[in-house]
Amino acid sequence: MDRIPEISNRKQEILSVAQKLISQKGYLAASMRDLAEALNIKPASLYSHYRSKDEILWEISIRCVHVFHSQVLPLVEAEMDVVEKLGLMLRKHAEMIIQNMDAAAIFLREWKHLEEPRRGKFAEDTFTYEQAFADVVQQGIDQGVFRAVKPKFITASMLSSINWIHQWYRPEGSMNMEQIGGQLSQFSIQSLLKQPT
Amino acid sequence: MDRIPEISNRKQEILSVAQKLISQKGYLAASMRDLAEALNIKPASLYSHYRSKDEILWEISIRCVHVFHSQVLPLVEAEMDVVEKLGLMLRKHAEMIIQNMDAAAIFLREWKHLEEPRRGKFAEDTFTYEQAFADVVQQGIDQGVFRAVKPKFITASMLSSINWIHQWYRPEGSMNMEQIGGQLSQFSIQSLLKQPT
DNA sequence: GTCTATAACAAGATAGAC
DNA sequence: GTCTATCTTGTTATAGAC
Repeated sequence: MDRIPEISNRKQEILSVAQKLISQKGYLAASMRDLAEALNIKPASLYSHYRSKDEILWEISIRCVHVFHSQVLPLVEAEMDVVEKLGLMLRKHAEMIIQNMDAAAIFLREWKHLEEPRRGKFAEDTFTYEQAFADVVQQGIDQGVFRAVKPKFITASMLSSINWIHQWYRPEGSMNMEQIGGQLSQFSIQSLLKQPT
Repeated sequence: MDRIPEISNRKQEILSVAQKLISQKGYLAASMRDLAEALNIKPASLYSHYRSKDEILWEISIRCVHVFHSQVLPLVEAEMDVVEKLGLMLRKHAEMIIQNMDAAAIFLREWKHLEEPRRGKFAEDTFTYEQAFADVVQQGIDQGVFRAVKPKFITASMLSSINWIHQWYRPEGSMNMEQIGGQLSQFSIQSLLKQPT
């Protein structure tokens, strides 16, 4: 994952507004004109800060990757029961989505509009992230507490069922963050366990 | 679900080519010019067959809905063990995705680019489809074989983990259709069962 | 750093000849 | 039913004044 260099407040503000816009309308439908208007400047002024629309998406993308990686990946090395650890990681992942809906939209969906070679670079980060979960699943299999599954396959499946949150979650809904994260992670763990509880 | 009226071979051919194009490039990126070129005609000629790009997406969408509904919904009424029934429906859903990747892309993703009121109409069909699965989950809860979960919530979660197939599946992969459908449906059923096997 | 002006192009769609 | 030609609009991006 790339280090994220410091940038001016103005550039930060542009990225912040752009992130919201892209997550709401989708990258292709969110135009530079839309972005300029939301910032109360003319479209041409944007190019004093960023070379292209793709560069803006890229700057946003690496920040969204960082949000998820920094919160979840450190847990892999934690010394704790493997079942608890995987549950914690899955809950954390779910909570990150709920608490950062705009970032989640980029992290899970809009990054696919990046042009090469940036798209490929991002895909590597996604791979790293999923691999972290798969590693813990593998630990559980090795310890004999998880069934003998294909870690990568089952991991992606678990994450998909959680990622789907960002397609429907609204703060005013009947379930709160803890309930959603708890249920979905429990649902996944349950299907992995050799000796169900 | 709408009945699908018979149309000319030419219109069928246009829809077929458009479906492939839209599933590959995405609706917004697939232009009428692209479509015309793939059909070896001029863009203007398309408008002798369909009034707009939205109408083409709509005609494709209702056909893709029909593919899934016709194969899966009849199973709801089948007289069989509820665990077997849900497993069969989930496997069937997975197999439909694998066997109809282009249709799945429309059914799961591209329909969101429909303009109102067609988009709303499609959303109703999606609701009906998911409700069918939720009804079977509810049957299982009533019979005491499934844990007490929120049927709609858990159903959408299960389907999401299966729908994710269409984001990664390639025919040349190491798992065949039966293995994928079997594993994913078993994974879901396992987490629902009160008495795991 | 923001502006005006505009280039260069691609999009969906229509008019009317054949 | 397909064509040529064109309209209208929207897109990313640049040049150069201030």
